[in-house]
Amino acid sequence: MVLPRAAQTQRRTRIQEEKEELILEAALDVFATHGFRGTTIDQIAEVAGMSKPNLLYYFRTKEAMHRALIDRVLDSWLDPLREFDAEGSPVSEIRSYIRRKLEMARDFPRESRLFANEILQGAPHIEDELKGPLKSLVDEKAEVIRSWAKAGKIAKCDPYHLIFAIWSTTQHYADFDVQVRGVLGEERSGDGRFEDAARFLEQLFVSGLEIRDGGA
Amino acid sequence: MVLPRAAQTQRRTRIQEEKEELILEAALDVFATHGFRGTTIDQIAEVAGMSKPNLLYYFRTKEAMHRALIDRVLDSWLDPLREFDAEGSPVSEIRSYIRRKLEMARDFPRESRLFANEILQGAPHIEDELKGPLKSLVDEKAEVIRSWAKAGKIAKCDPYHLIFAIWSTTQHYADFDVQVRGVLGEERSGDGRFEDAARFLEQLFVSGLEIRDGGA
DNA sequence: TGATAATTTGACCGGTTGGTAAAACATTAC
DNA sequence: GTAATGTTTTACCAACCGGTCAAATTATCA
Repeated sequence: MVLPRAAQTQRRTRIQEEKEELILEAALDVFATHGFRGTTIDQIAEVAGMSKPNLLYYFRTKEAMHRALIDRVLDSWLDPLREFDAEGSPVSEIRSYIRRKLEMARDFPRESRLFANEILQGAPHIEDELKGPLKSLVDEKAEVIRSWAKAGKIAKCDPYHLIFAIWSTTQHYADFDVQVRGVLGEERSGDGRFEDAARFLEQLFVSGLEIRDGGA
Repeated sequence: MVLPRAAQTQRRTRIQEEKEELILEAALDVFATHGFRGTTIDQIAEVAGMSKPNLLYYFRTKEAMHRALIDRVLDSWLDPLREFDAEGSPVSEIRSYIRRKLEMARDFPRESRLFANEILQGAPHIEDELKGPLKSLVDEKAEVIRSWAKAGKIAKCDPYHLIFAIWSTTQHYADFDVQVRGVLGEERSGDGRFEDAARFLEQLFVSGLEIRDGGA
C-alpha cells in the first residue's frame, strides 16, 4: 500500500485536514448514488471542486477513497446496536433502537446508501467486516434478545430475523427514499413521513413482540 | 428511438427469440450486481457467450437492454400486491402476501436487486412508473387496508407504512443476501433461512396488527 | 525576504468503454 | 442449388477512464 504524496510530507498540515474532509464528503455523495464501479474520479473531483490530479494527491486511488469512507462510516453505523442494553426493559430498548435507526436514515441517508450499494453488489470490499465484527456484535445482541424471550419478557422469536426486520424497515426510508416519496406523493413527502414511520414501526414491533395467550 | 437491426427484418425469427432471451438473462445477471453504470456491454456479452457487436445487433444500446429488463420485471414484480384481495380475511391476505414476497426474494433475487439498484441510484429510468402505476396500485391497496382497520378487523395503522414494511423485510433477503448470510454464518445459510424468516415475519405482522384491549 | 516544503495544474498515457461499418458467414424459402 | 434474407465477426473509432509526471504555483517559516 503506497502512500499518497500528501501523506509523505514532514508534518500533517491544516490544508490536508481540510481537503481530505472535502474529498470524502464529495466521494460520499457520488459513491452513495452510483456505487463503486459506477463512480468516476472525475465526478468526485467535480463535486469537490478540485482537479483530478489534485484529488489523487490526497488519495492515491479510487479504492483508497472508498475504503476511507467505509472505515469511517461502518463504525458509527453500528453504534445504535451497540447501545442495545441487556439490562434495560425490552420494550423500551427495542423502541429506542428503532427510533435511533430511523433518525440515522433521516439524517445520514448517504451513509446508508453507501452500505446498501456495497452489500447489493456482493460486499466485495467489506466481506471480512461482515463475517467478523458485525457478526460478533449481532451474535451478542441476539443472545440478549433470546434471554428476554426465555425470561418471558417478550414473545419467542428468532432474534436474528428480528434484527434483520428492524434494519430493513428503518433503512428502507434512506435506501428506497425515491420510491417512498413517489408512492406517498408530493403532499406526504415532507419530513412528517419519518414521524409516521416511527409511529407505525413502534406499534408493529412492540405489539408484534408482546406475549399473548395463544402466543407461540 | 432507432430500432436495432434485428427488429428491422421482415419477420421475427426463431434465432431472434432465442438470442434476445439469452441476452436479457445475461444482462439481468450483470445489471443486478453492478447497477446500470457499473455494467459494461462487454461483460454482458461475455456472460451471454457472444460478441459485443452481435449483442448490439439485438439491442441497440445498453439503455435498451436495461429498459427491456425493467419493463419485463416491473410487471411481474407487482403481481403479489395485485392479488391482495379486499374480500379475503385480513390475516390470511397479509400472511399470504408476505409468503409470496418471500418466495420471490428466494426464487428471483436478481430481479429484486435490479430494482434495488435502480431505486438506490435515484430511479432515473423508472421515475414515471413509480409515480404512476405503482402509486395507483398502492393507493388502491392502502384503501383496502384502511377499510379493514375501520371495520375493526385489524389494528389501526398507516397502511402505506405497513406496505413499506412488508416490502422492505421481505426484499431484504434478496437485496442484502450477502449480509444475511454473513451474519447467520455458514451453518444457518441454507435454504432454511427463508422458512425461519417466513415464520418470524408472519408472527410479527399478524400479531403486530391484532386488535388488543389497549389498542391505539 | 528568501529558501524550503507543500500544493496545484496541464499535458499526457495505456487501457476500456459504448457504439459503428462493412464484409463474411449462415439460414431459409423457393 | 441458389438467391435473398438474416446473423456474426473483424476491424475500427472517439470519448472516457484511472492514474502519472514534471513543472508551476502557493504557503510556511527562519
